[in-house]
Amino acid sequence: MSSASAQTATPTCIAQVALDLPVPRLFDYHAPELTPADIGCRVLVPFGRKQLVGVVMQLSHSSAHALDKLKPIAAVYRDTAPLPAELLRLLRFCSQYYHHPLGATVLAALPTALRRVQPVQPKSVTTWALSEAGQQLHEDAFPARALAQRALCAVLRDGQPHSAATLAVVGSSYRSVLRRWLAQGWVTQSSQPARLNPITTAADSAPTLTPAQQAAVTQIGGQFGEFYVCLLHGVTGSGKTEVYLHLVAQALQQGGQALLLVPEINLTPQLTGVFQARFPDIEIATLHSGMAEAERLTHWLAAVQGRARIVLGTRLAVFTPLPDLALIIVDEEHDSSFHQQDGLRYAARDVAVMRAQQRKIPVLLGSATPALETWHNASNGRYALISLPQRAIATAQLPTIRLLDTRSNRPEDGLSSQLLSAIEQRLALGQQSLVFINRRGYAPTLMCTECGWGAACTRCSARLVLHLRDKQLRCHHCGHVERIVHACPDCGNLDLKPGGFGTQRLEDTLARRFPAARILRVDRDSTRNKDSWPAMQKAIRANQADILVGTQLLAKGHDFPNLTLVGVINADSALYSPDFRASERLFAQLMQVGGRAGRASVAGEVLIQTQFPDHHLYQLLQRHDYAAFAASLLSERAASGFPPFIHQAVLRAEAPQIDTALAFLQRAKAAAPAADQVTLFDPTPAAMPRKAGLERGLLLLQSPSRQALQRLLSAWMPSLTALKSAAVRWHLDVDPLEI
DNA sequence: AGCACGCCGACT
DNA sequence: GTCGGCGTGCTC
Repeated sequence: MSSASAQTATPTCIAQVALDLPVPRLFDYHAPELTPADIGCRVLVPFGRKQLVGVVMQLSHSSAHALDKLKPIAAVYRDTAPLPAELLRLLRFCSQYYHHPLGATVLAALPTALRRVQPVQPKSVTTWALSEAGQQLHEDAFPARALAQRALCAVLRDGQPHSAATLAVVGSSYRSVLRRWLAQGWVTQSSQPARLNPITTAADSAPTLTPAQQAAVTQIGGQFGEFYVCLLHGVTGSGKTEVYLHLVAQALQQGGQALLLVPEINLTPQLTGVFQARFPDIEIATLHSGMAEAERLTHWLAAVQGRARIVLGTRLAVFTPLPDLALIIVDEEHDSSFHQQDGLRYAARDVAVMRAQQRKIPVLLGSATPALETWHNASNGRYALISLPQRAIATAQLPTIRLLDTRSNRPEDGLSSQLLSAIEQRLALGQQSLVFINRRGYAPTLMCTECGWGAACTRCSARLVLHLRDKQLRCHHCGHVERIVHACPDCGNLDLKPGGFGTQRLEDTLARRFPAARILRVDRDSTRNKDSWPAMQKAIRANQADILVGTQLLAKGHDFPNLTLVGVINADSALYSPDFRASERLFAQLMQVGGRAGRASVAGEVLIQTQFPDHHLYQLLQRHDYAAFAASLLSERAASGFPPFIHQAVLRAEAPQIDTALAFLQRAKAAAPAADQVTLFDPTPAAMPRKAGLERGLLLLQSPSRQALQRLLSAWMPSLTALKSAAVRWHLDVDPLEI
């Protein structure tokens, strides 16, 4: 009787909870104790036979389920503030746009520590200060022999809280003294959030801006409080970072927080150092997937609580709740690392723009080689465009680019005579050279000279890469490793030869050619160890290397003042790629790696080995003419109906047999609702048809209208979920980077 | 995602 | 006659 009357007396309160499950709906729970202020709270709920952490998305008085079937929530977490409505709105949008379940989207935006039933504790520092009683003490009041007590008293007398780090100078016995003083009520102990990033360099004052930089700062700075997307197109070395620093300073002055997104984990420490030196009193939160759980939580909380005024991180940082967010900057906005390739497949740059629009703040996209989509948006006036056409240091010139025709001058062991003599010159001058090749390992393949057999991965449609150092053949796609074979398995021939060049082989060639030179190889293999890449960067800056051999790792964002020569090997392969974005990426990559040469007062030189020196890509690269290259790509794309003139989505499916995957895609296509503006192509095998033992197919959808495409996808998803597909794993990729 | 329920082959 | 295969469906 009491329960029946209670139900009519108090309006039922039902929480709609987001859970990390692959189902596109929320789950209802009784939650009488919750109020609208609790929306965005983490809760613990019973689910099946276990308990899960979820997020309250909405409160309601009714449910589509029978009320007596609903369970009550088990607990409400009050250790953090609820996620703000604004962030929940952004996550709802992402879930809809990328067609990823809402619960999985929301939970993925939380640091892992907060997805645990028992949350990990954030890092804190314990400090001690003299209590009121303690203030009365004087070191001379202690016996002359009580050295530790006298010293401790002297340190603490300033009345400030001190951490173990500063008290330890007293000697190892400070702990026992503190314990006694604590018991006597002379000191108080408290726990403070740890400082996020140490100040490693001396405070740095803002340099005078060039007129172009000043114009950029003035124009963007006038847009605070408005939604405004601006592409900052600046050649390498043009001082984009300085523009960021000035705008961040303005955001801070106005009481705002600034969010700075960078493509790679490797770039965060360096940039954090730059920002910390400029803003020594400001706490900077850094966020990336390489951080330990507790550390990441500490930084996230500092950002959420508004204690950290600057947040610097990789793509995942775009989802950090920031109460005073006033400015977003996406550095190297064209970089493909901003695209998440599993789970919620989002593009952080696009989410950043969406977030800026929701919050009505400016977002700045910076690049020397913008993504064609961005360039298109800037050309047609949707985004503002600001250019920094010159290098910031007046004496620094853009590097000279020379194209070395490998047809007339055949390279020996991968390196042409011109490149070798250019390296020799730098060695004589005590300057550094960089040989850039986008292939790690010794050689990309091991081949039979007799029958043409090549070592291939059994699980992928890919060649095995020869790693001579480790006496292994490795698949760079699935991680499969095998021993080097010494006879051809097809014809028994014992004469197997490496084909092509990788970083290790060039390193060997260079070592033979320049025995006295200090050669440093920088690739994923040589930097596998956690601290080795920072150590190598230090060594390079300290001039402890003469020749660098490396992959993309070396191309991104690093400034090596003594580096004056860049040699590029094997760039051509991108020219015959079936991927329509390959040439866009190649141009960006070459601009970027070329930008490493001659940044200080010494002019730099870039030598590119190619079979096609007349190709318009190289010709425009030689003139540093991104705008002309982008214009030519855009007209090609417009003529052939490719992005950004059309919007795409790809349904990808994988199964042990390609036929299973293709049959699934065929059924998926048949289940698609009719839509006049959307084209569905026939299912095809993927560019790499086999990977890690699974065969992959895809179904491409295109539409001139983003809206029409989205409408179709939304209508289509439920029927896709309904297709029973035992052996098939599938997912949808909206705005795919590769097809 | 997990987990249970459910209907068909090789085993104590 | 059962143990267990994974297809199907549900979890508030």
